Amino acid sequence: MTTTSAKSGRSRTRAAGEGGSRRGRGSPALASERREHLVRLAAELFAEKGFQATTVRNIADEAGILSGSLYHHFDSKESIVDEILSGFFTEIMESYRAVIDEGRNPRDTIAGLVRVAFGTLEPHRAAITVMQNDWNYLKGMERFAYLTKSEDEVEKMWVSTLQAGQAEGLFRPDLDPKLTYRMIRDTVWVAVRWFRPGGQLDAQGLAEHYLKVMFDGINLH
Amino acid sequence: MTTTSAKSGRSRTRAAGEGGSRRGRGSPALASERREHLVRLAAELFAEKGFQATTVRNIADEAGILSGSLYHHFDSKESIVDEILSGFFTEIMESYRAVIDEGRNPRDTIAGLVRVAFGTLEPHRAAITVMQNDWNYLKGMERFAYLTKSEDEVEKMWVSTLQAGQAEGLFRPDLDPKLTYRMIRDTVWVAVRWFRPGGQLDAQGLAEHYLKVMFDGINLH
DNA sequence: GGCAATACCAAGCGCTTGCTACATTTCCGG
DNA sequence: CCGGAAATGTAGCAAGCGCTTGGTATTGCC
Repeated sequence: MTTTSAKSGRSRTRAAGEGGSRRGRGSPALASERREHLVRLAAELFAEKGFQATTVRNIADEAGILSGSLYHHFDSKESIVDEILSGFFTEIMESYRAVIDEGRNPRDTIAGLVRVAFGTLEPHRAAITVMQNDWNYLKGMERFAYLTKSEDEVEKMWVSTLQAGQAEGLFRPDLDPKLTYRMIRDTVWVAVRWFRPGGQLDAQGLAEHYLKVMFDGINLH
Repeated sequence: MTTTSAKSGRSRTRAAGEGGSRRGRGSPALASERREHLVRLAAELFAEKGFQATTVRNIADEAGILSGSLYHHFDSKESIVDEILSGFFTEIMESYRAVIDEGRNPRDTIAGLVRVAFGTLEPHRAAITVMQNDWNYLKGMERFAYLTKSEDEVEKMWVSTLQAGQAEGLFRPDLDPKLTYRMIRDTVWVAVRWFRPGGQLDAQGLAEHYLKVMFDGINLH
């Protein structure tokens, strides 16, 4: 019964070339390539149906293997989503720091951060979706403590930049920096829900649209 | 085993007065009161852990009954979340229409819609959280087709108002109305993640802060 | 006091879940 | 062409899932 469904879903991805045939131990770099492929498959499913609603059998089916075989590559289902999220966080933290380290004026820095964030929308669509939808569930586990930790660090970057901008007379003084940061952050990430790479507007176009509204509002001055 | 855990979690809420003792058929208004109480309990759990991660045993535990007893009040777990969401949507659609029907200028109408949305944040916190986190999962079921339907209607209200504002020269003409609507909508709803009723800023204060940024931007003019 | 309705318990069914233990196949370096 | 690591298959376990069935208190009404 289970075997039937597994076999029917088989070789969906295997068929698509990719140098697909099995190999032994040789070429250790390529061995982890298979692993990364599985992570990407899982990420898509997690994003589509949610982490908890996605079963290891779903993932295995998509990869054209049986669920048990997944555990040759991963310790657990959690370790898969861990790899997805930690990868994303590592990259975006680095990009954020690079923008900060340019040491430009607060307005340009904020614009840079916004562009970076929108820039991750396409390459990390699945990871961001998982982060958005399953944050509450994941943040409760010690394993994912780094989520809250990283978020705190990011918040400090934004808030201090916003405050510097207020001090320099660039931004309105009657805004709560923390509140403003949250508004910006949420607006950027939440776009992942309706953003589709092939649409009329690409991620950078979206960023520019948002920067206009954020800096000057929707009013005609 | 299951019995043990169920009993240990018992009477958590029952103890808190509420005229708790069982009653026969009399007072039909109060009978549905019990039901509504269960719905609220479930809503809190759904919001906290997600719809799928919340088990019927969780809900029953919180109510101080056994999981099977829930099915005296509800057809299924789905029908519970249905009641939560349909209630919320009915109310907000009504409020939205009331604002539109006031027939004020686009700027005031947009402001009114924003205030309505923020106003639901407190009374419908759980429902909005569920809508945000489990939208993808729920929208796929025919039972919840009204979610997408209502969203379409809401989008039309906002977009047409934004377009009218552009036509009257109130809003900047170089904005995509649909995109702008989505930004506003998401920014409002996503606030439910960090908004806590007891905080320094209440929902209306939040609305005013957001209106400032949205209309005039964060730049100092 | 009996009746019907309500609200619940007790028990468990059929199925799915994440994961495991062991066997088998594939493939490359020597 | 063979030894061995890597990758997958086979089979299934224990736990948990949503939900059902049948029985039992408790209550208001006639």
